[in-house]
Amino acid sequence: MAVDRRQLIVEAATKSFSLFGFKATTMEQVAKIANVGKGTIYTFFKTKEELFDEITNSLIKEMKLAAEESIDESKSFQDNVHRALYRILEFRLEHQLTIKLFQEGREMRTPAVMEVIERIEKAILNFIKDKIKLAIEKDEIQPCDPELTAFVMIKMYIALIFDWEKNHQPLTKEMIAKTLEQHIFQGLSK
Amino acid sequence: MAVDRRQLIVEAATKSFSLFGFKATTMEQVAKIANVGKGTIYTFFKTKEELFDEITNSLIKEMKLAAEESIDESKSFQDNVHRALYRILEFRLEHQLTIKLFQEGREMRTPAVMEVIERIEKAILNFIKDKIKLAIEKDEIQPCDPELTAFVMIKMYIALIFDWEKNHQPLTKEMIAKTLEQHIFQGLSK
DNA sequence: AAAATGACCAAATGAACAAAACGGTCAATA
DNA sequence: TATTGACCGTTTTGTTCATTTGGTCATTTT
Repeated sequence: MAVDRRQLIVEAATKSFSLFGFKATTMEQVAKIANVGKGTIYTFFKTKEELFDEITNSLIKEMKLAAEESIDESKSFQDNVHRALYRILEFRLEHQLTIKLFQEGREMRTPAVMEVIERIEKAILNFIKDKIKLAIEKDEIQPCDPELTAFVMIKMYIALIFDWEKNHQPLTKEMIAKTLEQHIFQGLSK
Repeated sequence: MAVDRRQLIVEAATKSFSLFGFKATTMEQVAKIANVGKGTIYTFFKTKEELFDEITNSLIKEMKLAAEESIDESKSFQDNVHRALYRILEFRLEHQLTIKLFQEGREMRTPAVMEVIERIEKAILNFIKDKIKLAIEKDEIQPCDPELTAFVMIKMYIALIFDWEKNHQPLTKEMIAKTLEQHIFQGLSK
């Protein structure tokens, strides 16, 4: 079987985006890494953005999968939310692509990158929102606006993991769980 | 009595910083508005930063005063925290100087401005932290790490007021209070 | 004598221009 | 038919240089 050129291109682009970010990745660079002509890329993807979208959509799917896998039906809602959010943010730190993307978003505000970050954050929000809806249905927590509660939880998580350590000692996983428990769950659980 | 040149300079600089921000304010501009020679400014302030610091320190003092005034000893801790934080963020939206400063910080990341923003945020944190310490002493809330709890409260407040409305209808003052109540206080109060 | 000033300086800034690099196309090629 | 890289118009980058800036200090004003 002949090499799958499309696959080669996607892999090359992933490498380059991970290493240099969106803006600093050139289509010529991608073509060279993939060992194809630049024109070939454009037989599969209309624009650089479209190639980028395909890759970041895979990333989001992967992230959702990781989050879903961290859920353990036999455990409590609180435990699961903590595990899922921790897993998602861990994922962000484990993958070169997310690290580079968030860095580029922070430092250069590249529009295409900002859009992707928004999509990632929406995906996380919807994931948690669904878990909250389910927990309300199952009467595990008090009724609340799932969107708003998911929003608050995520903001708190990001604050505890990323913002807190700008001026303090990083919090351990256990301390984050305890803080979340103390500040949110005790106010929600029956 | 002769005019107080120092006062004139401070007033002129405040106007200019409020209107144009730190970077776009020139010392010549300030001198012209204050009707003094440029050299005169340097008899009172060693550098542009020092002039800036004097003005932003007053701003922070004013902010603290506004927050302190919003406290009503006869009301509950929860009510007071809500009132204080709301007042502080309201203050930010009422004062041209804070608006301009936070905008310049976001858009240009001027180092001197970033420092001031950090000082402002530290001041808010310490204010809330003290109120939490007091509430713990008075046995109004469960024991907790005052620094961490203040941090969480502020992050949540800023998220609810500034971040939420990027993608949703703004929350009313009452809805913010309710969300804070539901997500934080019910977990802390005895 | 003390306070105030603006001409002056080195350093920083940004306008203007040229050169390079870019995303994307398409006629030639395999 | 699938693939390619030379090519095109546009954007980005590097460079130059005149202007502006924060800050000083000899001179002037009070």
